[in-house]
Amino acid sequence: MEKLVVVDGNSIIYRAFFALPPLTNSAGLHTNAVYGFTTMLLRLIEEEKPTHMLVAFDAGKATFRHEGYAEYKGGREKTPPELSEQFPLLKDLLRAFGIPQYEKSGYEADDIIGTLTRIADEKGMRVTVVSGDKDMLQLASEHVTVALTRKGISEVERYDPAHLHEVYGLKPHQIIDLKGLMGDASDNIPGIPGVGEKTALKLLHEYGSVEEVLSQADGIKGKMGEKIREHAEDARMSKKLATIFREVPEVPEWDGLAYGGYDGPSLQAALRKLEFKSLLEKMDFSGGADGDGEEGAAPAQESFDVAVVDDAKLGELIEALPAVDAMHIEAVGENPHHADVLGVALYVPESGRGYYVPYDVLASEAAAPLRDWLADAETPKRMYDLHKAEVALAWRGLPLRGVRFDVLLAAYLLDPTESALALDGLVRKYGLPQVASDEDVFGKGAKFAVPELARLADHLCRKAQAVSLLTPLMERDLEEGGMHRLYYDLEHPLASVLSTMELTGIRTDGDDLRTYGEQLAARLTDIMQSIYEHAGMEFNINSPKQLGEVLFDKLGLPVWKKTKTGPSTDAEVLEKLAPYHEIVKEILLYRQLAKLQSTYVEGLLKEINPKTGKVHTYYRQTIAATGRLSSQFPNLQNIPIRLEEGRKIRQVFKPSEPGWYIFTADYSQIELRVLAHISGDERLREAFLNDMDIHTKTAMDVFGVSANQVDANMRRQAKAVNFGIVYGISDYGLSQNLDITRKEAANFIEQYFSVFQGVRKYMDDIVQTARKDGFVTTLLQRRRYLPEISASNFNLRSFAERTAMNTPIQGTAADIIKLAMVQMAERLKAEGLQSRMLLQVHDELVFEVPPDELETMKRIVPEVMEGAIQLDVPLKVEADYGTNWYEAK
DNA sequence: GATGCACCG
DNA sequence: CCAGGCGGTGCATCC
Repeated sequence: MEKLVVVDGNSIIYRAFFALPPLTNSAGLHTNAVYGFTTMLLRLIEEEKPTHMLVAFDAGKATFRHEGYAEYKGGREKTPPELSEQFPLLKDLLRAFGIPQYEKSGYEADDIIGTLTRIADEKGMRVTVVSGDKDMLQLASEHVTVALTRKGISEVERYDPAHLHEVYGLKPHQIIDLKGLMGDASDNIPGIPGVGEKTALKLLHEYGSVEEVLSQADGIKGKMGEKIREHAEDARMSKKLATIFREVPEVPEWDGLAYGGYDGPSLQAALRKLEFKSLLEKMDFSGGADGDGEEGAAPAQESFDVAVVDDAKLGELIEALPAVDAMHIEAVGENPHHADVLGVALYVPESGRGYYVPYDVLASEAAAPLRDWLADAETPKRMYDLHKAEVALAWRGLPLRGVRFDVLLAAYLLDPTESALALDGLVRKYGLPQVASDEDVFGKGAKFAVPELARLADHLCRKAQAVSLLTPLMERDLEEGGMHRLYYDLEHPLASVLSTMELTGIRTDGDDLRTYGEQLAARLTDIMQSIYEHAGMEFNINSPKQLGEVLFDKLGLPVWKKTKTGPSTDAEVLEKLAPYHEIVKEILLYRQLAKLQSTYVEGLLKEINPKTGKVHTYYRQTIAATGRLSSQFPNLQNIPIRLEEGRKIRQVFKPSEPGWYIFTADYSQIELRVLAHISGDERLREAFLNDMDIHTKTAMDVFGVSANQVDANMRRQAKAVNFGIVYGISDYGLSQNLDITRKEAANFIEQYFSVFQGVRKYMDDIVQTARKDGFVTTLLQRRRYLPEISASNFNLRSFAERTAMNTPIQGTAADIIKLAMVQMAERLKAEGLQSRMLLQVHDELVFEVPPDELETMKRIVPEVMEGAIQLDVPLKVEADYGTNWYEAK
């Protein structure tokens, strides 16, 4: 099927210019925007595989819009010369790409694109519009997808009408109504003052269009109604200005836009001229780009010599083992404890050959040397996702040792926010020969199926090859980022520590759980009955929608806040509504118990392994953006503790050996101690050096009172301020948390900062650093990129600023406990202890301990945890033990 | 598959 | 003028 990709040239080059750091060639010409444009084009060609292409530009100064409104785009800054000089470079580059370009005096790129998409709609042809400008969304249709740049220019979000509706609740034609109401500062479109995106969307969801809003304006109360009536004319005109003109005469004919891919040598020459060396290196000009238009222009897969290993070929493989450089173990299924191991692919760079060993062959008697090789700590191996493979193989009695590099773990450290850590994306990023996506090979969801052997073998061997090619590049990048030690000394060894913990598992008493579940069930039935009586009807209490109808329509309770789908019924709202009606308290209790029943009783029961009588969680090491672990199947990092009712769940977690104990040790105030260290704040440091109660100390300093004058309420407020500080404080956030006014919250914060001046300086500095470098780091050089730190959108920018403040704190705390875990595992082994490390809950470690080791563990666990790293303030660990997790408080 | 809600640090 | 706490997972509902 034919497909046109049309790029809004001006919009994209602007985006690229501001998204990328300045970059000049040896002649002093700026090239950053062209560079960004180039990477975007390469990606587009590869992903969209267009048969037709066009880049449209604005032309001339006066467009027809100025005839109606002289100030159109009036307030806009002049194009900086560093950008203007790049337009001719871009146009040359497009010629090298062989991509048609078009501009027409008196019209903007929008109008050209609008006209082309109208024609495509009429003729039923597919178009993707690429732009950074939300206005373009009005063009979305059955045939037209609008791809908007997101997060710089490297990624796009594709909008068809359905997605548009999901995001904004609007039809494409309503986008101009949206602009009509909210205006657009960058185009000097006024809109209605005081109406931003949120209000505009609310109005449109209610009235549908600018005209309808205006005609009903008399019915809109308050300041809002006043503004709308006052600025009716502005709104009408703004809507008109935002409307893309779709009748540009003489746009190019469809056939003239045919695109058969670029010509390798011409493009190579152009990139060399621009001095885009890194891009040239990454690109593979040998295979693809043949210009036949069939494959698109992306580098094609090279042919690859793959041997499916059977009994007859095992000998050859075993002989080749010393030359194996990288491998891939395919374990399918989300939960590694239940994953199916399909087989092992091995790659030998010398011969360029791949070997695929199906699991049955691997498990056969003749494959013993291969299994020994896998288990040999002295034969170095490289792979993707060591942690998962190690767990999946262990359940089959197959040890895996000697893995020296894990491409997945490295990719996570290089960019922990990157969600696409799969191999297909990594090879693309590094410009290496392509690997198909797992989704393409296996399908997904209900359609998941293992392909025929030859296809499977080819795919998995290509993965092994990719690991081999990626390893040196990623090692170099880790080195450049100062993360070499973080990888080799911490994260890599941790993977195996985690595997051991998970395979050990924690004994979970199913009978206890079932008994508790029966009690819950009885109470839930009673409460449900009572709720129905109060409501005067039966309904599904679990449905926020139905619950909302009962509370707000039937019983007439006031709406406190709204979600995007209706009035909110969350616990915070219900607390406020409690005085109005008895039913509210019952709903809160119902929610609490229903949660315990579904997630903790039923959910946990499903996860108990019948063979071991334990639950075996899986810690994910490559998910959290801050460097924390997360836990799945089941999540053992969110077992209830705050309310007594739920805390009882902890009684079902027991030692797996009779007479043993559950032993817990947690860091006290680790995040604030970390903050004291990295900010160097004198008073905070002093507080910890004297081992004071930090919230009381904060209350003393903020309220200016002595220790015995601090009451419970003052301490509670100080505690909230401390939390706020760690999270990247805002007066709004604190006011919500403490249920006080924003002003009062702002006063608290000011008071706090005037006392803890070092903290204030840290907060200011870290945001500056993020803006300058584009990322922040933890104590161990873990890195998180914050591209939105310079966004013009307040929300995005503020979020990035809070993240800049929080990530070094949360991330350093994560570094520290990870260090402690690796050291703890070594220590247990070195001392020949039987005690086992079972769980990690962010600032807490859980062990099972035989009675005769209890005293030893009381000594060494705090010793190891407190000594994991040396900070300017002491680390403090509190330990406890009991016959189950509940008792080890 | 998205959303709202609830659980944890 | 507007919008907003940091990091996660799991369940039930609804489309």
